[in-house]
Amino acid sequence: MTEDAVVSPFRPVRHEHDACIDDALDAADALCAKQGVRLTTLRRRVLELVWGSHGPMGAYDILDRLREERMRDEKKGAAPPTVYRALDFLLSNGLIHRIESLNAYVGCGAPSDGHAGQFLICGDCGSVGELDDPDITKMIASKAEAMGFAVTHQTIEATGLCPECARRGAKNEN
Amino acid sequence: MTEDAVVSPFRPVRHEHDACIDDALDAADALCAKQGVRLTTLRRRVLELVWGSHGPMGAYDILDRLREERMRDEKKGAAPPTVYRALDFLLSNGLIHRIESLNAYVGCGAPSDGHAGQFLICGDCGSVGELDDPDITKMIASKAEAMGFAVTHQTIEATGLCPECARRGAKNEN
DNA sequence: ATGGTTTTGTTATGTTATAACATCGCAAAC
DNA sequence: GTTTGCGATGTTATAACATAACAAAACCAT
Repeated sequence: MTEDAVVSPFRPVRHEHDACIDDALDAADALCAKQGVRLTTLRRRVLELVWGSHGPMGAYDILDRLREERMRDEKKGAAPPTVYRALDFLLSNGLIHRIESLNAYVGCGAPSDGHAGQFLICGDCGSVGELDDPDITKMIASKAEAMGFAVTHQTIEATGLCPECARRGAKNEN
Repeated sequence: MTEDAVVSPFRPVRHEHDACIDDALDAADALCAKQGVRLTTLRRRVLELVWGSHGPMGAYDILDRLREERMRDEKKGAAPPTVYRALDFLLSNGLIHRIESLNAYVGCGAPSDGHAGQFLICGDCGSVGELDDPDITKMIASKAEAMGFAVTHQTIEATGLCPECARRGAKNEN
């Protein structure tokens, strides 16, 4: 009821978003348990906020949300390090990705395998799809290797038009 | 004679750096003339500074250099917008690239064709190599297209170890 | 309960980037 | 040759993103 007027999407297939968040959080719980790290209340809440957003979420967006909540509970607000620490934790455990070209964060659709993400970012609606194609990863690694360069991490972000926005755009050109 | 104590490299092949800068500036002059845009003194100087650096250069690094120069000339300093505007011009004319994962800028080794760069960033020495491999570009575009996504710009940045640093690292492990 | 470790809070500050408006300088139109 | 228009630059202020450093609290292993 807060700000869902425009249903964004392009998370690959449309889905029940609430259920999707629950699944992601359950997966995160399990993964952290397995890794022996602590998905604390704060960290879990930040992860939930990131998943709950329709698009990539900036650190200060998250901060604002936390502040709102705490104010409602008559507690003191939060400060940037609180958010950045939670984000660092989630990043280093593969539960979220950082989108460099947006300075923003998205939930990782397939945690557990220690992959970097490959993102398709719609310039129109801001939604993000995750690709994670091993062919791309391999091709880049091997082309780099041919130059004597040993890749440890890849940042792959493509900007463009998502299917929905392309459709909408085409319609408006009659 | 200014600060070349450590010769960085991994710009693909080692080269006479000064001559390389001159070439880049000449190419930039020509390209701007052809495009009917103005490579003003300021813009040209910023481009020169970017090329003159051994690695990617941050906007505020450039700003500091400009300030030094102007102070030496007993003029007033410069402010951020001065640099960012020059960078915007150079970016939109394909004369430099922005490296998202570093918030920094490098000279474009092959302007004129309107490509995005593909970068190999050494985590050890900070040097950057440009790849620009059309196979990679095409593969990403086609994989995205298969999902109904129309790519307009790609950001491809790989972090790792450059040939020189790998050699040096191996040597230190005896 | 105690002591060590991890997490979170808190304050301050660093770094990167842009908005908004003023001024300058050149070149086309008169 | 002045006026006028426009692109470039100057200037001030502030927005947006991120981290350092130290204090307090929560956790949990013994």
